[in-house]
Amino acid sequence: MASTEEPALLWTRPEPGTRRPKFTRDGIASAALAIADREGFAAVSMRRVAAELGAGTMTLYYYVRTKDELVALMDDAIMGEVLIPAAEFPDFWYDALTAVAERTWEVLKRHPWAMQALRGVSPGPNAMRHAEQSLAALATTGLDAAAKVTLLGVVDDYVHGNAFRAAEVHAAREAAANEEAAQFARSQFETGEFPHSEALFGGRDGTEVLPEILSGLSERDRFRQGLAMLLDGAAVRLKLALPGN
Amino acid sequence: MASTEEPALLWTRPEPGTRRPKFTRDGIASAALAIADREGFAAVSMRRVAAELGAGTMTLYYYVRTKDELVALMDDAIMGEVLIPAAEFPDFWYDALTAVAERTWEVLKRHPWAMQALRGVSPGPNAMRHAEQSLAALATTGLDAAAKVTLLGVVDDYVHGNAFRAAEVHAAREAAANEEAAQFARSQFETGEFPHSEALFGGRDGTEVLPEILSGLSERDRFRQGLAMLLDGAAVRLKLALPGN
DNA sequence: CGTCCCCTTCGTACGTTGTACTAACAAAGC
DNA sequence: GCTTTGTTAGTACAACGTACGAAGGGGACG
Repeated sequence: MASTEEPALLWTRPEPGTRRPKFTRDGIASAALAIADREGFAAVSMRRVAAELGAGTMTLYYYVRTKDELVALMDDAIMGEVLIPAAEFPDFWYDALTAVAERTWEVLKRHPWAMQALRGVSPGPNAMRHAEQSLAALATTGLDAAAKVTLLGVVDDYVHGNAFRAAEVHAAREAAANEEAAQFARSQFETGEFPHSEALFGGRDGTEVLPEILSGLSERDRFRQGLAMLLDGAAVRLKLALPGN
Repeated sequence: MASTEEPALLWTRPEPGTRRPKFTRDGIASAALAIADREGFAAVSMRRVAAELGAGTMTLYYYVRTKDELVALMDDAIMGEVLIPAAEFPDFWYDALTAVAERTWEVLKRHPWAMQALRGVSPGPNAMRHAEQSLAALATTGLDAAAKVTLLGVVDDYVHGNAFRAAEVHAAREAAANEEAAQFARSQFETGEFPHSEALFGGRDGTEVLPEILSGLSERDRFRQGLAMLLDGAAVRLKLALPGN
């Protein structure tokens, strides 16, 4: 009946090619990636990507069903960057988990737009490999399945949240009409509703005060600190060994 | 020179109204909110919101400069939901921070689209009140400014990350052609590249296996567990008292 | 009450987006 | 050579955000 229908899922649908096509999914993905890195995710349109490749717009639809699939391709390319070479993979769970988390963080940092692109795409091969590496990190802990999934989820939450908020702050900082934002903040402070904020900022703009307060602690250091807190707490609750002993 | 120019920032620009207009920013925001809750954030277009209000599309532009400002209005309405009534605000830092985090989590759960809408909007009055409450939670800890900001940042990262990933999973689950996704996963497992994943899932689809593995632990419970891990670890590193003693 | 001003409303139109449909091209098999 | 069909791409349409400017109508004043 419906047995001759093509699969709806990108990953199960083979890349076309009995007669060598001019392009490949990889090529299309990296063209899109280049545009996103250079001009932001919003600049990635089917027309723009096609133009980058010197192709007609509709040509892309031969390799990909919808734009969402193009985005899925981009995401999986990014997940590829996250993978850790087997040789560098640490043995001890704490180090392995930290390595995976830091690598993920670095990639999300390098492609800030990935956070919005990652929304709701079905996991591709590289995403699966990443999940596999995460599980591998916990292989020797003796945790049961539920604990493993929970722990990995918590760490992933933190990593993604950090990258997400950092991208947000970054976007806000460059979009902000800072003078007016500062003025607004001051006017709000005058209502007396914000004693703690006022004490912290002293009536000056957050985007200039925050870096001062956190001086000496890079974004990366703060990420690491939070991750360490999280893993410490997790180790206690799950009765896992910490590197210290 | 430029002294008569209107402020560019939404919050410093008073809502129009020498002669009572037909609508208000609040009314517009809640119409938009209703649409987003009912039909998803993508359904919120200027035309759609105007239609919901029985107004012409361009009428909205009298109350708001761009669609981004409409979104900012929606976000601030949501931040309003996050605020904790003064009477319910706990004294002890651990309880206060937990209360703020859980309330934030609940709201983000109630409006999953908020995670994508929150992208890069400048903080409004309610966002400032939320920040004030967060700082108030740490008022009695004796931490210095840098430690406070770091701790709040880490907690916010985790809360947002959890909500973000939950929304992502939720979106993926209902968008997924599950049968095909499962088949793809199986075919990947057959490469032998995924021993740990295979052991965990046993060749079945993740969306059906994961709930089983985590049975007995609701999403909320897992969120709480992760938050507790984080706060435990933070307390140790920052030498803060924990509720247990 | 009439009149005029300007606050408020909104119709039209433009450029951009994703993509359905369909025609044109070109390489492989006979 | 022709035919088949895999591959490329032009045209067209609906939906989007929003600039522009004309229309409507409520308030103050005569």
